[in-house]
Amino acid sequence: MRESQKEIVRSLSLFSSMMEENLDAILVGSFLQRFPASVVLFSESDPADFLYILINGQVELFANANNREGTMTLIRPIATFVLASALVGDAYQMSARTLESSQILMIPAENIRAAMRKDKNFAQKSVLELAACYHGVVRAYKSIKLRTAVERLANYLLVQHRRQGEKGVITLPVEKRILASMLGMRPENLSRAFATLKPYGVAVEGTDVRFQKLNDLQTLAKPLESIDGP
Amino acid sequence: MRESQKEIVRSLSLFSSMMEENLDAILVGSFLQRFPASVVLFSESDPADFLYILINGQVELFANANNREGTMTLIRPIATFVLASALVGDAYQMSARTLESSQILMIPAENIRAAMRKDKNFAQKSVLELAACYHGVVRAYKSIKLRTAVERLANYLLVQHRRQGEKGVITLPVEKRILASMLGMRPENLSRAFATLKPYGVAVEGTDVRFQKLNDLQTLAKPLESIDGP
DNA sequence: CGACGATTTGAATAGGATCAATGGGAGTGG
DNA sequence: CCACTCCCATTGATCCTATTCAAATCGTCG
Repeated sequence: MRESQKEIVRSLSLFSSMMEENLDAILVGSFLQRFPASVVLFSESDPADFLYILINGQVELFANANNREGTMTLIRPIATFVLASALVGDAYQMSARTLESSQILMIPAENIRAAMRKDKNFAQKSVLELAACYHGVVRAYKSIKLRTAVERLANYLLVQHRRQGEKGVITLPVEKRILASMLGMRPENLSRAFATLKPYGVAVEGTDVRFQKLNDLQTLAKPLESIDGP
Repeated sequence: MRESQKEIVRSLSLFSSMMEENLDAILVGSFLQRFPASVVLFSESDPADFLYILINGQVELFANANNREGTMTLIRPIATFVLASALVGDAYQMSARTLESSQILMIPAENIRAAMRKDKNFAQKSVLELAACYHGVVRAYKSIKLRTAVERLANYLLVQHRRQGEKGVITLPVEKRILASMLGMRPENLSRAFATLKPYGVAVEGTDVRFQKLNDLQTLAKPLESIDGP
C-alpha cells in the first residue's frame, strides 16, 4: 500500500479522522487493482469479503430476479461501496460491474469489522455513512413508488443540472441504456420520455442535454427536497 | 420511566448490552404514550427530535409526492423506527401514523446521539441495526423494480406463511388497502392479484388466506433469498 | 469498410390505474 | 336491538403507461 493510496482513503470522511495506526491496520492485505470495463466484481449472495473503494472509473450496482435485471445505483469516484455488507459480514446484496476501466481498492471486510470493534470514532463514522446510504435508497424507493417514468427522468435531469453547476446544459454521465435501468424503465421508454420532455425545453443531443425552459421543467417535475435533495 | 419499560427497551438488541448508566441516561426525558388509531406521529421533513419504539399496536411509515401516497414499511412491536434520522439529527425521511391504538416510547434523539458518542458498544449496535434497515429497503426496492404486482403479492404471502409458522393458512396483519399500498399497487389491483392467484391455490376468506398448492405458488413467485430472506 | 451494439421510432400488447357501481361489515346513535 | 352511515373490498369497463417485438438509423471500434 503506497502512501498516495493511503491519502486517497483518508480523503473519505469515513476514514478521515481515523488514527494512523488503525488506518494502517485496515490497509494490511488491501490491494489496488485496475479492472477493464464490463467486469463483474462480485455477485449478490457472494460472501462479502471486501469493502470496495472506487478510485477512478465508474461502477454499477445491479440486481437480478426473474430473468430481469435492474440498476440499483451508480458509484462514482471517490467512494466506498458495499459498506453495509462488509460491516455486517454476510453476503453482498447486489452485484457490481465496472462500466468503464476502473481503479478499485479492495479492503478485506474483516479489517473493517475489526476497526469497528476497536475504533470508536470509526464506528461513529460508519453510522453516519450507513445512514447516508439508507437515506439514498429510501429516496430511490420513494421515487419509483410515487412518480411516473417521465417525472423520474425530469427530476433526475434537474438534480444533474444542479450538480453540474446550473449551466443550462448537462452531460449524461452514463449510457442511456444504464440510465433507463437506473430510472426503472426500458431504453425505448427513456427515448420516449425524452421526447415527452421536448415541449418542456429539453433538447437531447447525444450525451448532452440542454434546458431551454427550466421553469416549465420544474413545474412538471415537482421536485421534493425529501427525494431530490436540497 | 418505570423499570418495566426499561426492560422492554433492553429486550431490543440495539440496547441489550448497553451499560446500565448509559441506558438510564438515554431514558431521561423519554416518555411512553398511547396513541389512538390513525394518528400522524410526525411528517417527513419534520426535524427528527425523537427515536420511536413501538411497544404495542402497529405503525405505518409512508411518504407523499405529487398528490400520491405510498406505504414505505410497517412497524410491528417491539421495534424502533426512524433510527437513522435520529442518529444523524436531520429531518425525518418518512411520515408515520398509527394503524391501531398503539403504545409508543419516545426517546429524545439528542440522547441517542450522545449515547453514540459516549458508548462504543452502542455505536457498534447502531451500525448493525442501520445495516439491517438498509438491507430491508434494498429488498423492497429490488422487489418493486424487478417484480410484477402479482409476483410481489405471491412472495409477500410466502414470507408471511413462513413467519406465521407454515400452517397452510395465514392471517393478513393489515387491511388490504394498506397491504396494497405497501406492495405498490391500488386496492382494486390487489383484489385482482388475489384473483389471479386463485388457480395457484390461494383462497382468500376475509383477512385469512389459505394455501392449497404451495408448490405452484412458489413456482409462480420464484422467491429469492436476496429479496425474501432465508 | 464492416460489424456490432446503442438508440430511436413504430405498432401491438400487457400491466396497472382510474372511474363507477355494488356489496359487506364495523361502528354509531336512536 | 335495529337502522343508518361510512369505509373497505370487490367487480366491471375503460384509459393510460410502460413493455415487448420489430425494424431502421446512428456511432464506434476493430
